[in-house]
Amino acid sequence: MFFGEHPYRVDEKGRVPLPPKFRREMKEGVVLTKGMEKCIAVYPIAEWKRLSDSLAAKAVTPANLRKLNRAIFGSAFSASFDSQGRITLPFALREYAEIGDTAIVVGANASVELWGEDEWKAEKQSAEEQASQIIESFGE
Amino acid sequence: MFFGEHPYRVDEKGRVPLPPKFRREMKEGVVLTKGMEKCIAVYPIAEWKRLSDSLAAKAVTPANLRKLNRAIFGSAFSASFDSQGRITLPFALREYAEIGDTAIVVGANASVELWGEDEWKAEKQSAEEQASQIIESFGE
DNA sequence: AACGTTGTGGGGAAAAATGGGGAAAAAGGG
DNA sequence: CCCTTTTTCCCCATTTTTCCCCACAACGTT
Repeated sequence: MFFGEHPYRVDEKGRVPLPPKFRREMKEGVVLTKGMEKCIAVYPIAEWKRLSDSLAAKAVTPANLRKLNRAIFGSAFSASFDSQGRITLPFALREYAEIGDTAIVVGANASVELWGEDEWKAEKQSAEEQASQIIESFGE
Repeated sequence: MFFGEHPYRVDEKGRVPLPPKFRREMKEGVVLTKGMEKCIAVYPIAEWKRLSDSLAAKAVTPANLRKLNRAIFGSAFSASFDSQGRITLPFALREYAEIGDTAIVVGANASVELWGEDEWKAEKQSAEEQASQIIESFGE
């Protein structure tokens, strides 16, 4: 379970620390991939396997499956922690998510997301608006 | 089950004690998050899991669920007690609830709320007014 | 009055954030 | 194929923050 919103500096070499509590659930390494929104998605390998398996199971034709595999694995990178608890972000992903010298590490239950400062501000607001709508409709 | 209204000092390091009776129901730690009103909500982890699961079940689309997870888990923090029975409040939450050097710990059945002094005064008054209106309307 | 429990404050040790240096590996050009 | 240049990775050092523990004061109880 990943919680909270943690700002970190990205150094010149593209390294970002993750919160110590996160590291403990990611000892066997992580997989980085493009998030659905404009962010980097970080999965513990166990979770990643679960995810990619369930996707593969849904492919109906072999050609379909190959395409899917390319899309999923093509933009995925494995990463591990250095002795300071940092991971290095591949340049392609960093560019995609528009992460400058500050990254916001956001816990999202089973996975973690990395956001650029500005993008996160916008996303946060819209997420909260939507959440309160759902919560208020809860009584129905 | 949490009852009562307990004022406590917040020290320079942002630590707040909870009443001993509350601690006993929160031994496995708590989750802090923004309350619906201007306060911090405190849940025992078991209660938190119940809540977040039931919310996730409400999401209709995957995109919807991702946003919801961001809103719910992104603004949540886990915390545990030090040997004096205190928890440390994350700065972001403390700022949101406008809690200065005094926090009012309020029992709210399955969860606990932390209020700033001024905000609580206002909330309490309006709650009591509404309550008496509701009670009086019972007789009709 | 003495004791136990709880609120409050602070000091010190350990962990974490950040930045940089240098060796090994990879890439590129002759 | 070898040499040079660049990149990547690992390790070290410093500063800051966090967390844990200790001490004391206030209070209620026996």
